Amino acid sequence: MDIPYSPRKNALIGALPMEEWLRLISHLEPVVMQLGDVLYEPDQVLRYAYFPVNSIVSLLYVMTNGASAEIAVIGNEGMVGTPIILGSQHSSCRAVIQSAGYGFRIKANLLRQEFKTRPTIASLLLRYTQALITQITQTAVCNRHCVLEKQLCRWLLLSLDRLECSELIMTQELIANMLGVRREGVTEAAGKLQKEGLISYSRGHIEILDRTGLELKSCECYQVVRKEYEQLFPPRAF
Amino acid sequence: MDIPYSPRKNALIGALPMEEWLRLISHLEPVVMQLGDVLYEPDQVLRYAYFPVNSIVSLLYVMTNGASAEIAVIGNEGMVGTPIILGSQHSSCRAVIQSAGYGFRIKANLLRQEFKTRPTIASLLLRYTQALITQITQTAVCNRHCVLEKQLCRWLLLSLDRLECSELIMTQELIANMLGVRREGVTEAAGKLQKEGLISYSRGHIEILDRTGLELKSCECYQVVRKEYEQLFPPRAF
DNA sequence: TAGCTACTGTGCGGTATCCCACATAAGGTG
DNA sequence: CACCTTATGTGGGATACCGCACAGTAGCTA
Repeated sequence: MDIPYSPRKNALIGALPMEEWLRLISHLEPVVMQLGDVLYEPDQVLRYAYFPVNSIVSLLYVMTNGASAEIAVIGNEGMVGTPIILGSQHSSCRAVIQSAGYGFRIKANLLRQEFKTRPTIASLLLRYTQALITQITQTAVCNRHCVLEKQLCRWLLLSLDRLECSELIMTQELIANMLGVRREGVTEAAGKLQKEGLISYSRGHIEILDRTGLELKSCECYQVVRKEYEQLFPPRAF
Repeated sequence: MDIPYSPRKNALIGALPMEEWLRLISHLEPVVMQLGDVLYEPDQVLRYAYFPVNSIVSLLYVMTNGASAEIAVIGNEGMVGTPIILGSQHSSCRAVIQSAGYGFRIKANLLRQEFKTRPTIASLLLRYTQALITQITQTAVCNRHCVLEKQLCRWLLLSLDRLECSELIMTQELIANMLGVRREGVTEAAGKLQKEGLISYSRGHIEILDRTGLELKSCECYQVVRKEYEQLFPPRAF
């Protein structure tokens, strides 16, 4: 199968020096990522790591009573499957496609092999892991202290950063699942944002109209995460 | 300075094969860890990694408005300073001594060196990092969905697991800072637990009377974290 | 075009937590 | 022992979010 994107559109893969990239390319397999597809279930052995190029993956923790909360969101800046390089067989989260698109995957044992033998790759993936930890940390803080409306702004911005366009295909119900709140709460918060002209939505389509306005309305948690990812790929190299 | 504990009382160091341990020992420097001491401030270069033996360190995120939330707690099962091995110069959290005691530290660049050249050490520290990620993840989930009383149980249990005794030196005010809630909320929740005979406290001393009862009252988040750390050190080896 | 389904809007009572203002008490210090 | 600081207890009003019930509506499908 061919997909109309190069793996190098994923920032991690794109950040590799030519030599490493040429090694890796034969291991990468294109995948279509469809809305709602589940890449990982908790306690299931991880067979692949995924590199989204224009899709978004959510790490979603589901409690025994069914309540859920998004822990992190991963797009073309990252990789799904950090437990593989950290030496774990499984993820404690479900990994689910939040926005459809394309990506590439690599077999877990091949990735492990590359990680062990290629310091450049290892170093890059570890720095990415640190950025992911920062995102999870910020999720914890935000869950504790930020009101829903601000959290929604943060969530929209994080998602937007991982897409090319300004439209999200996403119902309020699904956003509520991600944020771990009621659907009605999202309706109310989104209604406010719409009244203020920041977004416009209808039946599963959300259009961001005023990105700067959203950033102003968002809690500080968004900027913290964003900065961490920015310094992941320093302007100097490659 | 001598301290009355061996570094091997720290589970990570204790899990090293003899050869690695002998290499590492000369790099380890004993430290007294006093209540309230700050090991790291955000955005400050990390000079050391710390291995507590009978002390507890909290990773505390502080927002610009002063609100705070504990992200993870680290005791003799772990290491403070994972960003060092992940290739970051700083931590986004403050690391503060939550319970006084002893520990050992190693210079950041020496740790980096060991991490790069000794696969056994690298593998162990990476597995630990995964367990820490699980703890942070669970903090995020718990902050979202669990009521204060259950969170308090979880917090007490996590702290207790990292100490030898059943007494915590800790005011309700400090616990409130950790959990990111009001002091009065902690007073109320702790009062309930005391009425039920699970704990007994007075002016900064908390005694756990019924550990099993606390586990039953706690949310599932505690068990998830605990299991992750248990499987970090598989019974087979050493 | 009719009908159905999925998505969104709204209202109401309940609860956990917050914010603020004190009251009480324990234990160290002079 | 008296005092003072620090820790804990309590109450009242405000707020954010929940849970539930149901109404309205957009867009697909037959």
